[in-house]
Amino acid sequence: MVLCDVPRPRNANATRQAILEAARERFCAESYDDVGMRDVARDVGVDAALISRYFGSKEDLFLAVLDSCKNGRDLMEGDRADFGQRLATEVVYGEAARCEADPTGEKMRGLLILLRSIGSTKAMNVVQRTANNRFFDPLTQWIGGDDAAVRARLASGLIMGMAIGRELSDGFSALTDEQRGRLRDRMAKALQGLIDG
Amino acid sequence: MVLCDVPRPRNANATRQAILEAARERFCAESYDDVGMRDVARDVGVDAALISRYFGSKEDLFLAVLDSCKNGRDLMEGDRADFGQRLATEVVYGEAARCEADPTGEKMRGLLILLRSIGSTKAMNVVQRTANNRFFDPLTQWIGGDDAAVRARLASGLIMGMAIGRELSDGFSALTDEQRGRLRDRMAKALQGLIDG
DNA sequence: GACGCTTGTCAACGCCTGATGACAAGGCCA
DNA sequence: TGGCCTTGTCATCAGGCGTTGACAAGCGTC
Repeated sequence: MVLCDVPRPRNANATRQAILEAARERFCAESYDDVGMRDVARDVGVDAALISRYFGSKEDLFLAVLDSCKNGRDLMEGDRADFGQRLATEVVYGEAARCEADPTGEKMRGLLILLRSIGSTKAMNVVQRTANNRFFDPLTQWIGGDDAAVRARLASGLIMGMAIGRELSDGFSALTDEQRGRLRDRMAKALQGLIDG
Repeated sequence: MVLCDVPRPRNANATRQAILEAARERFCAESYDDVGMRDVARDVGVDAALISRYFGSKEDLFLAVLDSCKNGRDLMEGDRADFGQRLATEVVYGEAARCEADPTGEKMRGLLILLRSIGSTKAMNVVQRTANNRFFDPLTQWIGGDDAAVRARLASGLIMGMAIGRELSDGFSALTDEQRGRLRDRMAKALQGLIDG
């Protein structure tokens, strides 16, 4: 997002990292198809051809971004007893809640990228191959107890679905503040119930 | 999907309808961006230029498809006491369950299209403008009772999220039959709880 | 049977995308 | 200072996209 007018110092590692971060932001905010190599390059202040050289193809770049996210693991950091409340707040209030629970919004990035990739067949092929290892399995393990796999699916399903609901309806703008509050509370309770068994 | 070798009889209304149906199938199965006008045209056995003439732009075609679906209304047909079970079966078992609850899979089409459209910015613009009227409001009204709007969001969120979970993990293939059964039951119970208040 | 409107086809346009290979410029070492 | 590897740029390619306007074929009507 930030263009530097001073020439970038020649440092392959640093620019590679900068490309990776810019791509991660893009893939969080837009769908796989909507993200162009030229867009990412412009964000970094670099030529698009460099990305191809460093990462190979666009799919490879996408995979590298997925690897650079902690994905599911982000969600499990923090107090277990707060899980429902934390996630529900993040999902229902989104950007607005960043300042308290998740200042950088980093925790949700892996999830957001998964969401955005639903659209594109190419991205889905990449994601499907690794969704279990990357996301469901660690969550299942973290949840533990009876039927952990099933509860993990339900919890992540609820999270993803509500995130989509927010997207579809422009941040639940049709709801009043009070309704949004109750939405958060109900969702938190449901999530916490799934975590606790 | 079906190509006719006999020449299509000259009938504007019929071909228009055929285009609409082919497009609906495509938009259900693939993302907005992945669906090409030439693909739809090929399905119908017609030239792509004809679609432009009949529907204007691709966005207009997409909107026409959305209008041709009953969207949220599909979900509410049938016994209210079975809602949870019906939807959970459809979402968890997908195609496999078509024969009993929803032979043609028609009920889920509107929802599927919403899911697929998440990816594309253009499709989202179309969807966002009408998601409330088209989907959340009727569901809210049908649910009724205290906090209907909030419960409607939670229910649709759970449905959409689990549908995505199925996509991401290739039909819950990592779960055993038994686990899938429990997943269905838990989801059904949660949904029914939201419907009943 | 020729006209004219409707229905459908065809070739092409302009645009954008990801990717490639030749080239320029920085920075290290002898 | 001159050579040389690394880092980055530039022009360009092939391919796909949605869309357009000119043309062909069907079909009812005078």
